[in-house]
Amino acid sequence: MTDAKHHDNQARAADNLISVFEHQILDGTLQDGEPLPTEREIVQTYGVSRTVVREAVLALSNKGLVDARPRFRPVVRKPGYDAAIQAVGSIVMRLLTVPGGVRNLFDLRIMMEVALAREAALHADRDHIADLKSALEANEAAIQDSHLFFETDTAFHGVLYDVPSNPVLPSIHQAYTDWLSNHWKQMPRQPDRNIKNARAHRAIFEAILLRDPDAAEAAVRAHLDAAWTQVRETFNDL
Amino acid sequence: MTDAKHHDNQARAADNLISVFEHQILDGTLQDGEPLPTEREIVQTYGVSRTVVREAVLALSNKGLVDARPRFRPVVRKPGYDAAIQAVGSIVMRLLTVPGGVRNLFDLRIMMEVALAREAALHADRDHIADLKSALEANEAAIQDSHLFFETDTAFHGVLYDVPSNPVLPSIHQAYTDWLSNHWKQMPRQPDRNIKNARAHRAIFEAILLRDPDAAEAAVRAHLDAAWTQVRETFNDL
DNA sequence: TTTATATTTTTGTCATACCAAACTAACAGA
DNA sequence: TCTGTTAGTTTGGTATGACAAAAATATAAA
Repeated sequence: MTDAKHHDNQARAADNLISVFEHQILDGTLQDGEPLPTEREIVQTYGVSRTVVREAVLALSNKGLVDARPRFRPVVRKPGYDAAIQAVGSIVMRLLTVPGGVRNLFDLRIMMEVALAREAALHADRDHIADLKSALEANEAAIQDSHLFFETDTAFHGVLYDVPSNPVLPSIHQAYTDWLSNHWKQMPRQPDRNIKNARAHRAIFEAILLRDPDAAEAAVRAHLDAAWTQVRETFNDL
Repeated sequence: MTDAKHHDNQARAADNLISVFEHQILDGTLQDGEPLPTEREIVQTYGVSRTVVREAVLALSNKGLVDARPRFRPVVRKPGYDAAIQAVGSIVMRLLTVPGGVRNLFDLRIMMEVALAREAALHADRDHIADLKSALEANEAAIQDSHLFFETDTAFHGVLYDVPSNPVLPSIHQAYTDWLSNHWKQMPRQPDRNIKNARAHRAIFEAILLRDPDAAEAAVRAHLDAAWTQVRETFNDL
């Protein structure tokens, strides 16, 4: 899915260097956490100019394969779900700026959490249900404290992302939570909403307890539809 | 969710230039399809070196904000779902290389298509059902032609991604289709599987016709579980 | 008007240089 | 011996200038 497929690009010197390091990282020649050679070393090893080296390193950084802080040696970062989702983050952020972007992405979240709730209702084991229960109780105990409520709220939802034991899902939830906490300070603070949300969480939990996927779906939909009005108020200008 | 949050980076000159163009693209100062100024123009306008300009342009390209073919002027590409998903593509590709990555992502696809099938069973309108019907018939008519079958197969699934009229979904399907077609030549070619798959498609279609989400879900799961064996045979080394 | 050719821009790459930040090693004191 | 300081070295970020090759443009020819 690289650009090279869509345009009839001819390979640049930088592209070769990029793929060299890409392979070295993937096949373990360059271990995770290890720094890349210095730019001048690479220049000598591969017989290219520093310009090309710099371009390649930057590309690797943008691809999320290395962690490049200014003035520091780039550090190899093995592809992992967290790293990948994080690299995706800035792109998704931009989607929020297109007309209706927030709504579309929120709908995607609804679709996902509905599926997760159904899944949980059908297949959650004792441990998951115990986690869900404690997360719910922590959330209910935090209704007075807006900040704590926010944290326990996302934690409750996070349990749902853990049920299918697919490591991609927690990463997605983490990314969403990160984004939400960035904008949380702008969101209206209303304790009565906390009460409503906590009730919604309990409804979801009980539907899962009863192993009733349809009820779980309905509860999640009701909960997130209500949450949407909060989100819309915050992003009404989009 | 930029790296700047995780490390105590201090801004580089290039970063400033990047954000300048980022803003200009987002607020429409630089229109979609319009080429960026020439490098030397940017040098004069912003008083930076060409090194910095190149670095910034490359970063914008990696972010998917401009379409940069070698030796051509970079062209502004408004953030759209297609561009975003495409930019995400290389990252997702890497996830396929981690142990179990293929399985985890395929599970994600199952979760998504199950949700889409349920959605279609509940809310597909006449047009969608007509599209689905013609896609199904085209698929059934192509059982003998492996290549055509592949195309009509993905087209049938694509209709499901169109039902919720959320523009993110078709982009996701497009990205998946692109990836799949890249590896399609390696996949075993078995006409009897075409028959099975066509039957599975019909089962999905009929469940949607009957507005039976549970049956639709079951049909999709059966279909994709079978498809998984095909995928696994192709990527057994992962 | 269209086509072919010549001219000018522009990009990709290289080489070199400088500064400031990061790194390293020598050193002094506890 | 260990620790903290300091001076010297290395390295990344940026600037500048140069050149070949490809692209864009202008010009000439049909």
